[in-house]
Amino acid sequence: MRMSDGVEWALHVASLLAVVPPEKGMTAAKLAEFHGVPGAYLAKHLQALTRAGVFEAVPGRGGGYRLARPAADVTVLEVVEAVEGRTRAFECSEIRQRGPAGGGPKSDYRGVCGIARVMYDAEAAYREELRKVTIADLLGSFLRSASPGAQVRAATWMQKEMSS
Amino acid sequence: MRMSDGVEWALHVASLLAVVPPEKGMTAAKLAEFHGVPGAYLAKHLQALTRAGVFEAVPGRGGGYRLARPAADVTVLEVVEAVEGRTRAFECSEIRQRGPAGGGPKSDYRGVCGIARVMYDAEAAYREELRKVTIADLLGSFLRSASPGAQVRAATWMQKEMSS
DNA sequence: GGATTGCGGATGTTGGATATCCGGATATAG
DNA sequence: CTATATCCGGATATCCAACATCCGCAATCC
Repeated sequence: MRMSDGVEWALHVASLLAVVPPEKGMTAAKLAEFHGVPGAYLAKHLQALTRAGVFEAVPGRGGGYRLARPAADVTVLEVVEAVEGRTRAFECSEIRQRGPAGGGPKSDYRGVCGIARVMYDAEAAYREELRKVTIADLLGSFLRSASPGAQVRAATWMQKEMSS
Repeated sequence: MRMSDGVEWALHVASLLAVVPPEKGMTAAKLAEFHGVPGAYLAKHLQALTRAGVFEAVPGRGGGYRLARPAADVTVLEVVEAVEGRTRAFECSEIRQRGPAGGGPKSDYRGVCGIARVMYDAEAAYREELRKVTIADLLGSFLRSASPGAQVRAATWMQKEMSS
């Protein structure tokens, strides 16, 4: 069970956009360059995040991407679901209806299978954890824990690349 | 992010083994037939569960699989991890060290990335939920919620197939 | 010794994730 | 109005892990 790399990219991008002046935004190419990831593929995820209402895209010259809402109002869960989709990791295939002991009338299997119930509950707990954290929290964590050197390098790059 | 079907199979198998007399066990072929799943592939998962100490395998004529411990002492988490492995769904690729703002001295990136921290915590919550539930609980859930018809069909099949 | 069963390696198959490209639409600058 | 920069979405190619099967070997019981 492996999560798409796009989730990691998207969370880093969202954290970065939280410190970009909203009226300027940042192009997909710049975002990819800053994080050292393939631009063409990152663009796909950015489009998905835009469709999900997490980012806003500004077309045309001088355009780019920006957060659709204040960073404190965007949860990590939203970003994860926008990239990964909202399908469940565990999918019940109704094994209980198969085999020699299955095959009874449909009414025999009305409620959710007990095994599926447990797995669904665990996934709900997972999502609940991600719902508690916002992009603003991620940014705060970075500002608190990142070394001064790294913060200066990031600020310098943005100064230089976003002057126009 | 999709979980292997083997997890669902394994949980159903474990629940079934919880009601099989331990001194008899059940062969891989019978377990596959009962659940209507491909036998050769189920066998692979059974072997993994045996290596993980969840099941016990009895070779030779009259052999088969049985629970290695009482059903109340086996957690759902153990079964899931035996089949899925213990790798994390989210793997941090240290994006923060890439790109123009990365590349500083290694000491700049000592602690865990804040984004990875959040994802790891969510996975911990997920596993914690699965650790709370035992195979005995799954069996209890089945006995409480399954229709009488389905329970009779299962008992009848086992009576017939395990007479030897 | 023969039959049954689990064990594990080798192998083939398939589906999804990864990655790229290109034509079209849109908005801004001059 | 034209040129440029940018996002959008479909089509495509590639790659890898999950899925699935098979076969020879080892262990056990009758």
